[in-house]
Amino acid sequence: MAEIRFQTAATGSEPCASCGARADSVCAAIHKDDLARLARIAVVSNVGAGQTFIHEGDPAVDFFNITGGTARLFKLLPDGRRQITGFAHTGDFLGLSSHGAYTLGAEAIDPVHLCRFPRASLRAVLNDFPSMERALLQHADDELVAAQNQMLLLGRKSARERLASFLTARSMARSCQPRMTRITLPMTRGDIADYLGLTVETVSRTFTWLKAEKLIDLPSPQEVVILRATELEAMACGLN
Amino acid sequence: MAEIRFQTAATGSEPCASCGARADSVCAAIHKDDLARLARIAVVSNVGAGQTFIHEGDPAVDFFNITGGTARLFKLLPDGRRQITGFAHTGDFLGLSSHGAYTLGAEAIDPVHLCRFPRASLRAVLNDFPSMERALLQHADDELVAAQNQMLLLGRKSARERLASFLTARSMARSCQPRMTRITLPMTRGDIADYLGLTVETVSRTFTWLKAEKLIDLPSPQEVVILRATELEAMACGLN
DNA sequence: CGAGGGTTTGAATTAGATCAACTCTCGTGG
DNA sequence: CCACGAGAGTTGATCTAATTCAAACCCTCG
Repeated sequence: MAEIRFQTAATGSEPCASCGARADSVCAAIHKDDLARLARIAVVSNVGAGQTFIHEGDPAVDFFNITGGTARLFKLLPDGRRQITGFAHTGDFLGLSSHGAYTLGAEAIDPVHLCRFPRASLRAVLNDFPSMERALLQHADDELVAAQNQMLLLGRKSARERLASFLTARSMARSCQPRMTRITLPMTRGDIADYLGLTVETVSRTFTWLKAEKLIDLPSPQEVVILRATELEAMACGLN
Repeated sequence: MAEIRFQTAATGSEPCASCGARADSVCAAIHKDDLARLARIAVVSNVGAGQTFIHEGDPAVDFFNITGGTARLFKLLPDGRRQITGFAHTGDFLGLSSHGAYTLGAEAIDPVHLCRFPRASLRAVLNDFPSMERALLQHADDELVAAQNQMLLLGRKSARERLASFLTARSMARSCQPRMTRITLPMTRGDIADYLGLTVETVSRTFTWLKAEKLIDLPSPQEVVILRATELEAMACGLN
């Protein structure tokens, strides 16, 4: 297991105030003037591509706020079968767990930047700033909605519908309106398969099928150009 | 569409204080002396078996707290395919939704008792009682963990493993330790199928298979006796 | 240039779906 | 009291979407 470099946020002058990810994250709920309070407990870390930084089942000591990069969140069965429950991006908050142990593993797909908050310390901050607790509830709620959509996908959609759903969701820009027509996939086919409840082969075949149908183009395996967004979206919810 | 009977909780003397479901629900976060405040905004309703009381996509006007009975929560695809995302029991809190519209439908399986809270009013209560907001966060968090387990089930488990998981989960008593050896299933095979991402036929076949293997007994279709909890649990997580 | 991921493609296999009876229970009404 | 019908459940035969097994095919990088 390799090293993870980190430093206390306090070493910077105004780490939270100058954090590029603040607007996207639950930290936005805290007023500028109070950010020092948050910065005091934050520990900035960098995680190299491929590194696991949360181990499912380990005692949950920290909360994490992703400030850059992409991580895969997953659960494993004893025999190694893997289900990716989601991909975490800038602004995502990890480490909510029911009873003291992490319920998910997390690995960096590309180099990930994150803030750690010791649970107890963050608890104290939340007591002082109910607005942040509210932001957390909102965040948990959004994740819950996403999870429910994913259950519908996993339980009831065909392979084509799953991939169409995935690409459509990816094409919706994270926080602004314009729908992306060209998207980049930082994760591998294997990750997509484990996210959509399929095999690598089926994902690959379905990609080539979508391409053959001229719904998408694939300049490279990681680059997808959506040629017919409307049809793709229709397919995502089972129409046709 | 049939009638749903309701009455303001305020008509009773101390509706929230005397509520049998309080200990199991987020309302437990509010101190006895402050319950009147909560009771003032609560509306008690009864929903007959089979009634839909939340329509997916409708504007989200109320929060709901289940005080008795069982409801199915589900999402639909345009062509009618259904995914049940969970079953709601006494103490469950419904109506969290991201952007003003219900993201799930809800139907009573047996007669359901519930409390409605207008969103705006509850928002005000939450401002006064941060402990309740915390309870809500905890509740959302628990649901999230359950949803992640269900994603693992739907994406990666076989039919046998799914049913074993379902029965094992059901055998864990809702709030106390003792594992039930005899469980009652208020929902139909169709509901179980739509919850586990299978068809009615497969669910039925798998039940008879589990019975043939002497892991369970089926005195009646709704009554399940777990004969070998350990093996069933092992099967639930893919061992053997 | 060769090795090792990641990806694609092909052929064979299978778990679960689909289609089709048939059974069981229970409630209604003659 | 029994015939009837409807909904739920079970069982069997067949079919198929996706998996599994097996080869290539790319790249990138040392």
